[in-house]
Amino acid sequence: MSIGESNAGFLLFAQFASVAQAMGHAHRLLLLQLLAQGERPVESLATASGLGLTNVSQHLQRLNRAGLVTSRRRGRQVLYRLSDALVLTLVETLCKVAERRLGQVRAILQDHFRNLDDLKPVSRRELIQRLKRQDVVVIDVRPLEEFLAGHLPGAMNLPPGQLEQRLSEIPRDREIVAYCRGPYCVMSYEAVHVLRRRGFKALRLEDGYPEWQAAGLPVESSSPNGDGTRRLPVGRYRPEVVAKATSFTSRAP
Amino acid sequence: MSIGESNAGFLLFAQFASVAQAMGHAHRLLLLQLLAQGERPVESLATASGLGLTNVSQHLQRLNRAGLVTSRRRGRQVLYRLSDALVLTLVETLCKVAERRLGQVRAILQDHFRNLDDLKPVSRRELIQRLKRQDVVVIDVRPLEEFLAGHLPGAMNLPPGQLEQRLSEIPRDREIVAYCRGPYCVMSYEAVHVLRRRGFKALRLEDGYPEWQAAGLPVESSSPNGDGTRRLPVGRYRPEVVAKATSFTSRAP
DNA sequence: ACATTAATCCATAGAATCATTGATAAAGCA
DNA sequence: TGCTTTATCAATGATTCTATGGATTAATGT
Repeated sequence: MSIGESNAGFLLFAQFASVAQAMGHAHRLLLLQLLAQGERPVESLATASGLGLTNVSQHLQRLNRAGLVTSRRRGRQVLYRLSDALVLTLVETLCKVAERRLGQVRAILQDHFRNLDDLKPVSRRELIQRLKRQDVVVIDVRPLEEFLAGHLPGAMNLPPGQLEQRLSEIPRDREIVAYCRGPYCVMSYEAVHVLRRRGFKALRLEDGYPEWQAAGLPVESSSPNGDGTRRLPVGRYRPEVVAKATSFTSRAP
Repeated sequence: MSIGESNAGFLLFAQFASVAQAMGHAHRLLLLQLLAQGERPVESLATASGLGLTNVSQHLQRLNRAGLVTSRRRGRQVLYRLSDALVLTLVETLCKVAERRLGQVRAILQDHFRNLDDLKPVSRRELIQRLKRQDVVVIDVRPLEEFLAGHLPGAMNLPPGQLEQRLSEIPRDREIVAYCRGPYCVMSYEAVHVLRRRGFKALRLEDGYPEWQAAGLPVESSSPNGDGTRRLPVGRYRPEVVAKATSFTSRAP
């Protein structure tokens, strides 16, 4: 009732707003997307995003102040990562709202994504079934560094630049399932498009690695954890829980 | 693969960022909170928020461009409302992240909320059970206008300013459950605090009206829909679905 | 101690955002 | 047609945000 504390609400909202503001920049969303693939040092993020080192550092600090990421030192580099699995959910919801309500977004998705692959993607649940039957080959089309930080069990890494040269390594008698950074990443769309033209039976996985991991499904890490790489805290693997995440991602320049 | 379309991702992220930016201002979050209570004309929002009319109009248009709200004309006034139930989820998640990751937020909640009522709130599911047994009295402590736009079935409206004068209307032999705009709104905390000091058995409902409605639970509207008031599109009432929404809100100045 | 690498700090110019004021448009009423 | 109510449009300074380049700090190795 007292007037004196009636601005507590305003202070709260100002804090909430600061979190939203931190997400309110294309470059910072791009960084969040990259961090959703795994923990990374600043310079790596700079090259992957095509932005200047100083610039990236500033953006990361802004994300840090907003509580969206955390950092730790390893030797002389500083490793950043998402602070919480809920951050992924937040960005997913943001993208979903934009996709539902902004015609511009739907137009871009139509032009640059659907045209490359208008088939229904494979669900996580279905992929798990097929993996048990050894029915499919899973390819991870993200850059090597992200693959090493963590990937689907048994997946082979075929980054965009190498796909065309390494077609011979891909078996022709089995179906291919490709995945990348998430539903707003073009890399898996492009890979599927290329593979289909070459006569492969290729499909996309719904969403990407971050959503798979966030659903608590099993992942493999090439760096045998000697470097102490940290993952997001998520629940353990329960096959019946093919959670209902939806997330985001797009190709780095 | 082509370089030409590699900026599709940037365009997408720029769109996503514009939605986040729209949420990146305390006043706009306040407006979203007010709109979560129901459809309202601009001037009403201006007085309820304590902001200037022109200012509010500008903010609403920004929210509109970002796809978070929609507007329609009724006579000479323009009614705004949330564009989608998912917008509520988005803001809820935003607040949740802030609450988890920002110490400042936890401190404010501790100082201004928990101190007024440290008891566990009543869950929606439990309230439904008790309503069937006519076991409790539900009071809605929001301003009259918001109450009229929609409220819990059988709730009585007791806005903050009138609570102290109308204590005699409240039965002393039954437990009181108070609710307001949401989990970040102090009004129900304050009401419960006042009532307890007067010897009532009072409890808070978890969250507030928007979350109740978003969960698909039954609501009552005092304006018998003659004005064509529109609500968010939500599922129909299923008692077993006491959904897991979590939302936001705080007291207007 | 010195040099090297990795990241942050600092200063600055250019751009965007915010609140306010006054003017304009749209709908209803006399 | 005037007149009122309601909201948007347009223009203005004050503030904040963004990207860049140079200086500084921290950790490592010689």
